Amino acid sequence: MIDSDSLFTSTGGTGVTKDRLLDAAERLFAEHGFQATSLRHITADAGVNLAAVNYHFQSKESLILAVLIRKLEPINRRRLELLDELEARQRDSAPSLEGVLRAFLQPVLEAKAAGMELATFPRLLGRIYTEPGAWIEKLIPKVFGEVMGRFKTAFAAALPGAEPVEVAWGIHFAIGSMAHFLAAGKLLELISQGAADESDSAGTLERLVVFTASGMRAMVLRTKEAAG
Amino acid sequence: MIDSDSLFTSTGGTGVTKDRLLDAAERLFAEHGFQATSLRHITADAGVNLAAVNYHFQSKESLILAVLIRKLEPINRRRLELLDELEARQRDSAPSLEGVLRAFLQPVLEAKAAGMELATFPRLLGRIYTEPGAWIEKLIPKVFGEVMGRFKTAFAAALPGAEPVEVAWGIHFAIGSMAHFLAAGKLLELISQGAADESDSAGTLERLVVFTASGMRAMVLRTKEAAG
DNA sequence: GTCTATACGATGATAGAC
DNA sequence: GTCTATCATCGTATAGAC
Repeated sequence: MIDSDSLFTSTGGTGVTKDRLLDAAERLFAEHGFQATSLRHITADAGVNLAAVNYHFQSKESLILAVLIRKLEPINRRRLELLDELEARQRDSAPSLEGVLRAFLQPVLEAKAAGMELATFPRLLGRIYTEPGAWIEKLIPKVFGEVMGRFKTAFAAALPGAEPVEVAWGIHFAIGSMAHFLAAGKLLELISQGAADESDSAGTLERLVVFTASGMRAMVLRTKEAAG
Repeated sequence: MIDSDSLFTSTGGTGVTKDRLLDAAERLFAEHGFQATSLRHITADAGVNLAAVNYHFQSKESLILAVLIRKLEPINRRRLELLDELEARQRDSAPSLEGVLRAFLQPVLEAKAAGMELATFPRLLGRIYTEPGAWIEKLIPKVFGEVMGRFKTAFAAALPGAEPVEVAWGIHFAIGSMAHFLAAGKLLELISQGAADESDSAGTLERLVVFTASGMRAMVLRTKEAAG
C-alpha cells in the first residue's frame, strides 16, 4: 500500500514542491488535525497542484508519515546525543536508570514545550499499530531502530540482573506514560480538576522519571525474587 | 457537531434498527477498523437504509462513540463492583494501593482477554482529545465520571499524605501505561523481539500493578520530601 | 524527472416524500 | 420512523505538457 522507502529518500537538490507540501501539511495538520485537513487544502496552501501529492508521496497517509518522520528525526538525534554524553560522563560505572530515562524523555518534552504538536504523533502511531497491513512493523525499526537498540542496552545496564524481557515490559510501560501525557493532556486536566499544569515541562519530566524509574525497578525486583 | 445526549438515551422499547446498526457497526469496526468501514457497509450488513444512521445517530463519529460506550459500560460497572468488594473487605483500614489498582485494571484486561477489540478505544480517545470542538470534555465525565470520582478517592486513601494533584499525575501515568499496552501491543513485540507475551493477561495485570503502584508511591514520596 | 489539468468512484451527509 | 434521491467533497489515478 505504501512504499516505505520513499519516505526516507532525501529531496536531494532543491525539492521546492516537496518541501512546500511538507511545510503546508505540517501547519494544517497541527491546526485542524489529520482527517479534517484535505489534500486540496494542503495543495492550495502550498500553491501547488493537487496531483503533486500523489507524485511525491503516494497517498495522504504516506504524506502524514513523512511529516511526522521529519519532526521526529531531531528528537531521536538529541536522545542519542544525551545518551552519548551520559555514557561518556561515567565511563567506569553503569549509567543510572534515572539518567537513561532523562535522556530518553527530555527531548520529547522539550519539543512539546517548543510548541510542537506532538499530540498528533501518538495518535497516529496508535491508529497505525493495529491497522491491517502491518507495514508499520517495517517502518518503526527504521525510525526508532537505532534509538531503541541503544536505549535497550542502556536500560539493561542500568538495571543489573534484570531479565531482558522484563526490561522490555518496563520500556513499554514507560513509553505509555509518556505517550499518554502527550496525547491526552486534557484528561490530566479533568482528573486533577485543573490543578495539574501540563505545560510545566521540567515538572513533568521529573515526575515521569521518578514514576517510571521506580516502576521499572520494582518490576525487575519482583521477577528476580520470583526466580531466586 | 455532535449531540452528546443522544449517545446515552436508551432505545426505550424495541429499537430494532438502532440495535441492528450498533451490532453491525461493532462487528465491522473490529474487523476492518473505523476508517475502512463505510456507513454503506454497515447499513447493508444491518439490513437497514443508509439514512437510518443519520437519523438514529447524527454522524459516523457519533456512531463510533455509541459503539464504544456500549462496550465500555460493563467494564466500568465491574470496576466499581471490585472496588466495592475491596472496600467492604477491609472496613477498618484503608485499601491497599495494589488492590485499588487491581480493581481498576483487571476488568479491562479481562475484556481484552475475552476477545474485545479494545485497542480501538485508546486510539479513538487519543484522536478526539486534541480534536477541535472539545465536546469530548463533556462526554468523558459522563462515561468515566463515577469511576473517576470513586477511584480518585480510593487512590488518595491508599496513598496517605499525598497531595491530590500528585495523585492525579499518578493516575494519569497509570492510565497511560494501560492504554499504551492496549493500543500498541505490537510495539511490545518489537521491543522484546517476541519474548513478551501480551496475551498473558494475568502476567500483564501483575506487571502493571507492580509498575504503577511503585511509580505512584515514589512520586508521592518525592513531593512529600520536597515539602517537608 | 516534475508538474498540471482533469476525471473517476466512493464517501458522509441532507432534504423531503411517504 | 423510514425511505429515495441527491449533494458536495473526498482520496486517488491517469494522460500529457514542460
